[in-house]
Amino acid sequence: MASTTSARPPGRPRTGVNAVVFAATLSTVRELGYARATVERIAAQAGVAKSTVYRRWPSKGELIVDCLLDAFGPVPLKGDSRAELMSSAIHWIAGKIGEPGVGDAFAGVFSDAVSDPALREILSSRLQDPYRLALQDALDEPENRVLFFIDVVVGTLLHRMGMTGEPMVDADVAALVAMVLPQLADDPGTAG
Amino acid sequence: MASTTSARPPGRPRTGVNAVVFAATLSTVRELGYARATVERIAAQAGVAKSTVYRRWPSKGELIVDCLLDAFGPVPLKGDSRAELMSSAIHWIAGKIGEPGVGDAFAGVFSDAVSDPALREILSSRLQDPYRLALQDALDEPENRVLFFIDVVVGTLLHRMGMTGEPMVDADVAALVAMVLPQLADDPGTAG
DNA sequence: GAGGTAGCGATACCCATGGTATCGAAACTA
DNA sequence: TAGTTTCGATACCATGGGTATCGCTACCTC
Repeated sequence: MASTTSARPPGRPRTGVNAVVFAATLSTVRELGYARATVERIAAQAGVAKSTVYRRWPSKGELIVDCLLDAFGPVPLKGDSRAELMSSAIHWIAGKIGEPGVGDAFAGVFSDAVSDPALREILSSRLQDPYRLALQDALDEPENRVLFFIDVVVGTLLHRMGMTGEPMVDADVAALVAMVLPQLADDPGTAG
Repeated sequence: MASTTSARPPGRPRTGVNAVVFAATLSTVRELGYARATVERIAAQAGVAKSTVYRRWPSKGELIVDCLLDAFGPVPLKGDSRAELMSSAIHWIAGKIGEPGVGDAFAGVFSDAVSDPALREILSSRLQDPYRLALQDALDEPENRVLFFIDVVVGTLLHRMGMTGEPMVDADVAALVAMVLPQLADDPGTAG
């Protein structure tokens, strides 16, 4: 039994262009901004037909979400204490949002989601929830608390990006960390 | 000489429909969301022609910015200490963003501004700067520090609004205040 | 009251963009 | 070879921001 050969569906198999499309998405967003990064331009940049993009992603929003998931990858949860975990997570997401195209794309979908409940649901369940669950587990904090932290950290980073067009500088990221860390309940042994 | 009667420009004077348009803008955004609140619909809701709207505001973005300025009004800077000032300011903006239509409209323009540098400039100079200057003065904090606070507070509130479609609840606003306040340098006499 | 100016409503229009539909060709399985 | 599905190309539709035009109206000045 060669692995799951027989599981392959009939018909012409898809070519492996997802990675190319993701790269084209980020580079197009970086060059032209979110709104001018049309699906047609992204497809052209990827050397692919517009219809191919729409066959794989039902909307521009879902394309961007998948692209962001690919760009982010899993949270690197390193550190011995909860403070170190939180600190490394904040630096990680700040770095990701600072990568060329990523911040613009993130702010862009987020914006679209404001007036598109379906997209909001996708953004929340596909992008936010996995990280939320990982953080809940790693930090041992309740859901509403982790949601609050995500609002603060991601909201702050996106607001800076949206207002200035530039990612937040290291000094301000450090200030963000310094502000958030004390909000974690003291580690066992530190409190009375 | 009755005041500046002669300063009135020639031609038919504008009718006082600004307030009506602002109200129509918020109610339309509240009912349909930002994207579906088209200029044509807003004009119709206000009982005004689309051309009248575009004669007064050069773009949808500027209409929304003016509408928000009208809805926000000046920051009520009350409180004897800087902590009280900051706390009241946070509660104030949280309340405003929670008003029907206001949060959606805010998140909406903000989104548009991401890929529209001209709108970003308007948003920054017309909406953010006045409040930033007032806060710098009232809190006696440097510009970059106040900008950081604005990123944190407004970013957090908008992120919650954008992700859930609902304004932040009081308990979380209180948590936001509790997180930000310690970031103000201690008042004179409190520190060593 | 006549003439100039500018706001107003209505309407037609242009353009960009998200998204759909169609078609012939290609790639793969059975 | 028959069947299935992808691919590229293209035409197409609907929506919405923004512009332009036109006849009308309100106001000021002479």
